[in-house]
Amino acid sequence: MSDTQDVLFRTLADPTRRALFERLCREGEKTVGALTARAGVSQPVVSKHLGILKQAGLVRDRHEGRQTHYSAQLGALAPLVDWTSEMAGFWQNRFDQLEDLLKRMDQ
Amino acid sequence: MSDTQDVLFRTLADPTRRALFERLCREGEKTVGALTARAGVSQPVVSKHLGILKQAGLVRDRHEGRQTHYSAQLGALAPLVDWTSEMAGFWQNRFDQLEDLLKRMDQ
DNA sequence: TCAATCCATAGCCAACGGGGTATGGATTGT
DNA sequence: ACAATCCATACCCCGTTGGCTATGGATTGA
Repeated sequence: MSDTQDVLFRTLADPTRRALFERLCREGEKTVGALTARAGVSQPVVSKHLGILKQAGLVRDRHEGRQTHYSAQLGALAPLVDWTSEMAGFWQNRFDQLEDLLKRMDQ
Repeated sequence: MSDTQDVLFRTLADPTRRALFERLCREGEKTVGALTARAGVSQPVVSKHLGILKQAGLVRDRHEGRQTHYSAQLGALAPLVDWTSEMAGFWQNRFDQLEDLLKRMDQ
C-alpha cells in the first residue's frame, strides 16, 4: 500500500534507468558526461533519468563547477527489501497454517 | 543484465498487478471472480494482469470446471532478491575499498 | 571578453500500456 | 436443450513515457 514502494518499482522498471543505477552502485560516483558516454542514449535522456532516480531517492547529486556528480543511495532500496520480505512472510504464515491444519487432521 | 530481472521489475511496476500478487500472497489461492470482486477494475483487465503475472512466473493457474484458480509462486521473487543483494554487495565492496585506502593512508 | 564545455529544461513525437466494452468458448444448472 | 455463469480473447482508446533535437544558463579556458 505504501507509496514509496510504488515509486521504487516504477523507477526501476525502466532498463536504461536501472542500468544507470547499477553503474553507480558498481563504480561509485560518476559525472553525467561519464554516464552518458556508455549509456547508449543522449545526454538529455540521461539527465532526465537521473532526475527521476534522484526524485525516488535512489541517487544523490553533488555539484562541482560545471559538472554534476551522481552517486547511488543504497538505503533507498530498503522498502523494496521490506516488500519482498513481507510477501515471503505471508507465504510462510500460510505454510505454517497448513502445517497446523495437517497436524490437527492428524490427531 | 539478466532479462528475468527486467521482466520482474516491469511486471511488478503496475499497482493493480502488484495488488493482485499481494492478495494472492496474503490470502492464498483465489478464483478470477474473487479477485475481480475487490480489484477495482473489470474482469477482462484482471484476466490480462493475471496472464502477465503468469508469464513472469509469479503466479500459477489451476483450472477447475469453468473457473480458474490462481496462486502466488513466491520463488519467482528470487531474482529480485538477488539483484538487491548484488547492488548491496557492490556498495559493500566499494566501502571495503575505501576502508583499505584509509588504512593505507594511515600508515 | 569570447569560445567552449557541461548539464538541465523545454518541446515534440512515436510507442507502449492499462483501461474499457463486446464477444465467444466452456462448463454448470434447470 | 437452454439459460446462466465463469473466464479469456479481441479490439479500441487515450494517457503516460521514453526517446530525440534545440536551446540556454553556468562555468571554465584562452
